[in-house]
Amino acid sequence: MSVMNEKKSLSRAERQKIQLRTDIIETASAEFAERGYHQTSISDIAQRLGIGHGTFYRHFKNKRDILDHVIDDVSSKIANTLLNENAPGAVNSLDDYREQCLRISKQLANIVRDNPNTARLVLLEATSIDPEMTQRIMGFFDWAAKLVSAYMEHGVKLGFFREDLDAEATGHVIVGLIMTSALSFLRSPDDKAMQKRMADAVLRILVDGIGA
Amino acid sequence: MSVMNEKKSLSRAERQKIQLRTDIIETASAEFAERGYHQTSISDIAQRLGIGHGTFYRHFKNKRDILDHVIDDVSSKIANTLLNENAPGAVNSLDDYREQCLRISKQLANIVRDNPNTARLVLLEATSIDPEMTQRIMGFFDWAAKLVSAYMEHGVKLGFFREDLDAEATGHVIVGLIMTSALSFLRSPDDKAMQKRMADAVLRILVDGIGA
Amino acid sequence: MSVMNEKKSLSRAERQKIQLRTDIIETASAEFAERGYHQTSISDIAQRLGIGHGTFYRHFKNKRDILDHVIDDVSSKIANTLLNENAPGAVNSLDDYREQCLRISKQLANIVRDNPNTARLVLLEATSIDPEMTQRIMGFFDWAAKLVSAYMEHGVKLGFFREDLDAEATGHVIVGLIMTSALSFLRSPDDKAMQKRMADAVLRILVDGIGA
Amino acid sequence: MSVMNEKKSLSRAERQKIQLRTDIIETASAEFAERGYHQTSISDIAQRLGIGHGTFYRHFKNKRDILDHVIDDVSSKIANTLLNENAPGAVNSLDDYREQCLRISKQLANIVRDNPNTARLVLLEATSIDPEMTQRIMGFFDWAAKLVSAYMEHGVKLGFFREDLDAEATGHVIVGLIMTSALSFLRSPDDKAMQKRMADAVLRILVDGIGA
DNA sequence: GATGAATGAGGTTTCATTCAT
DNA sequence: AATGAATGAAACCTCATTCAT
Repeated sequence: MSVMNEKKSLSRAERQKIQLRTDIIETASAEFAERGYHQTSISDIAQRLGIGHGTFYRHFKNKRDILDHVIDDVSSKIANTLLNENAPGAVNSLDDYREQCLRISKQLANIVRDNPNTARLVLLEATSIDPEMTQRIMGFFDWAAKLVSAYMEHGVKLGFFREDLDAEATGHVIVGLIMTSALSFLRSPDDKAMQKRMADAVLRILVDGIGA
Repeated sequence: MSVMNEKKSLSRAERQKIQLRTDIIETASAEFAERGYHQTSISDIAQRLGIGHGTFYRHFKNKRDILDHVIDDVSSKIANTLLNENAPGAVNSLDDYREQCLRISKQLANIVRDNPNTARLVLLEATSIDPEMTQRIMGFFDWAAKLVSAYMEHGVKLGFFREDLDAEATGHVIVGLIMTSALSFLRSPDDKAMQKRMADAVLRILVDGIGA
Repeated sequence: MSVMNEKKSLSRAERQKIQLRTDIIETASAEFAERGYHQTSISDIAQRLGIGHGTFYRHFKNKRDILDHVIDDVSSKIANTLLNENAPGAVNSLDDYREQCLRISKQLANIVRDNPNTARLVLLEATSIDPEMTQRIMGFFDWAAKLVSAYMEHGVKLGFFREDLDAEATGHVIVGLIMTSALSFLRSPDDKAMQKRMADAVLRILVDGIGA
Repeated sequence: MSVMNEKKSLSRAERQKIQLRTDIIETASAEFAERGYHQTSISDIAQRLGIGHGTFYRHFKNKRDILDHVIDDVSSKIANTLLNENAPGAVNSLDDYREQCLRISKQLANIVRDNPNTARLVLLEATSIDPEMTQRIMGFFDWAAKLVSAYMEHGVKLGFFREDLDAEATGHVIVGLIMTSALSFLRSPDDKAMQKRMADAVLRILVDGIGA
């Protein structure tokens, strides 16, 4: 059997197993987001999926375990977006930067729009499970801040950002702004106008500040 | 006993009762923040206070009830700070505004520093209890955003903010920045240097943006 | 102080104490009947009376204790009625007997009408408290049955009851009929017509049976 | 496996489940009757059965729920007896009626003898649980009274009951007599002689009254 | 003597997890 | 491999009773 086939020719059973695993993660994510982690029982998830609740334990160690996987999922999704869309070398002017910001923010907006549950889970639920999870979420924010910092530094070096810009701190601030936008979206997912105004306000603040 | 004294001279029993009530709120707040709302049992709170757990129920209807009171407490504290420190008429230039921002942010920083538990509770725990509480927290943020918006509009009128500033959206963004700062503080409460850098970064962004 | 005065000249305090005791019994009786013994808390009784619930324990040993007193009250009331109204020697014919039955049943009906709560308490609640109380209620019924039996025997001796009448068993049956009537009253206290029909039906059965 | 067998051949698991359910009802019934509903905890029932108390909740929604099922059980048992044994058309004389009374009372006596717990539960406990349950018990008595009334009317029509018999009221009275007998049995289940005397006394009263 | 604050035993119920089928 | 019956830890909450004021 060729290497190429190895991935394709999973047995039907194996494919089903992987599919179920994915289904469980998605359903769990939805339930956790809708009802809250503590208010969701394993039975709730199983019932929604139409499987026996014992089956859950064939795929995940315990209730806490699945949360890790749910967070894994969304983390890598966001991380990929940021990494793919950010080509530091490609940005050579404030305008380029603005372009890139717009592009990234649209991507992130899409992720949030397509996965409101996971966004809600990360921003509203996950920080209350236990210290480890809180740490993880914070760590992810830190990672994102670091990434942003690198771009800040690049921009400072190239001279289209203020020379005295505190790249690290500003990175954190920008991540905070992104989360604020996401939160705002979650509050009124259908108010497109407000979403655009928020995005614009953030961008204008970043580029021009609020001063006259 | 004079009429004037009547209010001061609560009976010893009454004073003790009020004191215990306050103690319970504080202890509950601490436990909720440290271990999380769901991980904290009424017995935990009672034990830490050295009282019987039945005593708790003489002062609060149930577990959920005390959360409301804890949130009440911190809400009014923050609201008072914002209302007292903000004298819209007094701000007549960008410099005045910067001054006021510094003053308010210091006040808020103090609140967060003095009540890290409640801050942690509001920012990390409260949004996962139930929809009502989430709504309440969000509503509080909205209220703060409205307040900030009013100042933005004032500044626009007086001409020291950009004429095309979207006051409402910007209000939300600024509240988001404040929360980001608070969250940052909670992550490393002892890193004064970082706290100052964050505050500066926020202020600089607001005043100047990040552009060169 | 004369013997006569001893009863009259209780101190004000003593009179108040006795009054409160009576009030507690009455209120407890009402609450027990309305909400049920187990569903009624000492606080409920105290609150309804407008006294502190600690005060209760100055007058009664515990919750169970008051039930005994409530039952005492109603027992002696009923017992007195039966004893006073029944003058065995006075009944010398079936018609006399019918008269007496009517008289007694009216008296009992009055008691039940005036104390529906205690009736409800005895018939519906008291037998579920504990074996002792059940025993007591049953014992009271037995006592009443004995009393009735004596009259039966008297009537048999005088020849206006069947010679082969089983006085003891019939006594029990008649007490059962009385309780049935009382229960019927409790179900629809305002349906006077039905009450009369029940009383008539009982009387006719006793005197004539149901046969043609 | 044939289609016919499908209904009979419940899986072993299903049969066990139904068996346990029945066992729980019986044990609960016994405990409620022996110790009283309020004095019985779910743990008591579970312990007596040798199961974990959580298991109880897999079969019944809550403590109140099982009471309903227990009452369901006994209600339908009694109802069936009355309905099966009563063939209105078959009774055409007072003697026939006396025969039928004897037959029915024996059947009921058997039920009470075989299920003293449920009898005790219905007569002594159930009326103190809550208004709904009291209503239910009373409603059942009403239903039985209606049934008896129908027979009374039949007898009046055929002329072997008094023409002026108040069928409805008498129906209630007779149900009361039945309950009185049952109660008497519960007091001394082993005194067969007394039970016979009670039954005879009731029958004689019904047929002949007590007069000479 | 009256009060009501404090207490904790005791009860109900939920649900994550295990394991026999 | 899937199931769901069984389990009991653990939480919430009530309330009879005590006792200091």
